[in-house]
Amino acid sequence: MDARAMGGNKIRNMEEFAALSGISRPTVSKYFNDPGSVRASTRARIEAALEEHDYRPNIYAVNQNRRLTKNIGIVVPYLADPFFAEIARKIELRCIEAGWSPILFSSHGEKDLEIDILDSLRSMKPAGVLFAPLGRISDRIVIEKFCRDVPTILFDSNLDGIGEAFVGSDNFSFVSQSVEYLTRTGNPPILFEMVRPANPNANKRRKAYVSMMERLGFDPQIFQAEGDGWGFEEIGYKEGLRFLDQKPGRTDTVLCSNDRLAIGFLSACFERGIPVGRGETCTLRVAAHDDHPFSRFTCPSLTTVAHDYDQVSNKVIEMLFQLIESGGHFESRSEHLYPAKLVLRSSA
Amino acid sequence: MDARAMGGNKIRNMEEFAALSGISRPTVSKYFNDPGSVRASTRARIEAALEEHDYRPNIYAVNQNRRLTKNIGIVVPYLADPFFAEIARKIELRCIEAGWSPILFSSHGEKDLEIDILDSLRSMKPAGVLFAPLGRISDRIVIEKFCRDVPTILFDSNLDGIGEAFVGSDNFSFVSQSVEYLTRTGNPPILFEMVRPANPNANKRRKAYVSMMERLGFDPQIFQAEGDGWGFEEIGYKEGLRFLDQKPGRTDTVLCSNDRLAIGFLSACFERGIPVGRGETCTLRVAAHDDHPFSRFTCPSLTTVAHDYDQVSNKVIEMLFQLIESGGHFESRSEHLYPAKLVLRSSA
DNA sequence: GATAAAAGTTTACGCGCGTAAAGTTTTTGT
DNA sequence: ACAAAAACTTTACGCGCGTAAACTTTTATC
Repeated sequence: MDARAMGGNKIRNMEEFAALSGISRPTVSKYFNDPGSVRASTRARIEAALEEHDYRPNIYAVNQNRRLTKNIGIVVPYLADPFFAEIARKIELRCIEAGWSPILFSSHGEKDLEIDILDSLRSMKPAGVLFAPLGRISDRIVIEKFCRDVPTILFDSNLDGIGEAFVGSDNFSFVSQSVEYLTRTGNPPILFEMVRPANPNANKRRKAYVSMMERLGFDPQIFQAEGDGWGFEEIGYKEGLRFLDQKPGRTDTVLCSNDRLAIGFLSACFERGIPVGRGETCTLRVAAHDDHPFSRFTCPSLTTVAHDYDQVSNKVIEMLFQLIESGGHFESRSEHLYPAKLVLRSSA
Repeated sequence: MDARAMGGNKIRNMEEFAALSGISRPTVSKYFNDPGSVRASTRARIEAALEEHDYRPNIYAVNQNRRLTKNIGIVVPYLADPFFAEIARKIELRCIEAGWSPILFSSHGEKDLEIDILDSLRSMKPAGVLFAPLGRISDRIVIEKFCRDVPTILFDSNLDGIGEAFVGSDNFSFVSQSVEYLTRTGNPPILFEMVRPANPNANKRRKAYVSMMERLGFDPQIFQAEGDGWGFEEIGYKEGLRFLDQKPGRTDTVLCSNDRLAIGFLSACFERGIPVGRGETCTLRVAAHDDHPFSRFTCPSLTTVAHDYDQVSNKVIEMLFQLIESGGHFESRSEHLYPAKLVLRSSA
């Protein structure tokens, strides 16, 4: 019995497979581009042949001849941040469900890498790109140029006027809820944030904090944590210790700009033996924003304001598919901001 | 001034670019495959032209004509787990440094997705693949077949005899150190693990625990947490509460199979008001394995046994490059296990 | 400065597939 | 049952690049 007689023989190309299936190559090609575009009977014959011989079209040859591929680029600033890992996971699964090939990239917090990624993404001829930029350190010129060439939807952090659309959470919604809750149930909070936040959302949150506090008739107070990079927990911890030791201004209610800072901050509180929470015996309340996947498991569990992960990822996907159907360009750029939801836990 | 006179004009293919650079296409092709393979003077001319016209070879045409591409596949079982995010980050950066194109995949904990990934990876003609399987639920037949076709190195979790090599941490080293430390400085621990662990490492750790305890003359005790999937913190928390309430056997020293379970477990302890640590006032000690990126920030900070991330990722990369140079096949399959390091923090 | 070696040029073919054009067969509607 | 429409077959070309072969030019060696 020679190899050709067995099921596992290797097929070189579509020509050979077409011969085996008894259908002409152009029709087989048509089938692979859209199985519904061929007659049910021929489709059955092709799929029968497919069962036995497990052939797949050469993706490189296919993509060479398409103007656009079936690829979807997904770029996040830092994948080791569980927040991005989680949102990337949702988006990726959605793309797969819809028959696209998501390709995931992480800028790893580095500007040059972000540029490289866009560069190689451009030559990949993706049908669309979902892009969460690094933010402050991003090269706007490069990104702008990229977005002119490749159908791109920004998410998480916005760059004014760049990309076909933006989808993200409404930072004002986060802060207004946290500040309102904290003041209503206790004292107005001091804001704990980084001096040089990597993400533009942090700046928006600071502004929202200030305006919210002023609106409520309180004096905004901000503690700026030193440190750079994406090791937010570490910064929250170290600067949290500094904060606790020097006790600047009001110190019984702290609002961290994001959960990762809060995770570090809570760790510092624990180490200093400061009871955190809303109980009678507690001397400090801590809240934050994002609803990081691990915030349920801090000690005490973190009161925070949650992204509407599902809404955001749904909308991102919806806008992407819409963009692809529109031929890669929208009439006008739209921004979609989703309100956040207060999540009451034990820390405040 | 027409478009051709400007710097930003688009170049269709290598033919056009070669004409602009004044070098023949075959030589330009040679340059892109290995810049060092052409004379310095011609290289300079090509790179000068490259500065002005920013041309890049069509990756699909390139890859179609290569037997193997410059792609490196990286597959992890669950990218939203910071452990894998972190190791993937290291590996990815190494590949980029060395001039390869890493492509990252996450099986998202799903067997079918793992199979799909291997399937599309196969048709990508990667030079090599670094693969951390799901483990228990993986389809061994499919993986075995894949590894016969594509040069693959397994990491993190081993499948006997599959792949060209395995690189990972030595589970016995983890457990022997934790058990030894806990017994030496206090009482022998009870093991807290999942009933149906997703990862084969968990099984090895259980065996190591039992044999280590017996060697030391103690009675092994195991608490098996109910629950499936990759939400380990949640399982650690819920079953931690159950554990604390029913107090099975010795309960003053708990060794969690991994840090993520411990994060949940510590959260449960906090909620029950149980002081954890090695201090006089503490009634419970908790330790675990992995040195998860967040274990420094638990309350109390988690005493654990750390993977040697650097050693493992270095070795994985080293083996991969070696494999590629060897033409995708090793004489014999080797397994490289790295010892872990005890990290003393506050929880035990 | 002669000569061999190295590098570059020209020409040509092949990779695997998308897709157009012209002709043939099958299906659909009445 | 017949005409029109739809689907399929055959033939052919193009995509952008790798690469081999034969030839020419530049560089290294003594």
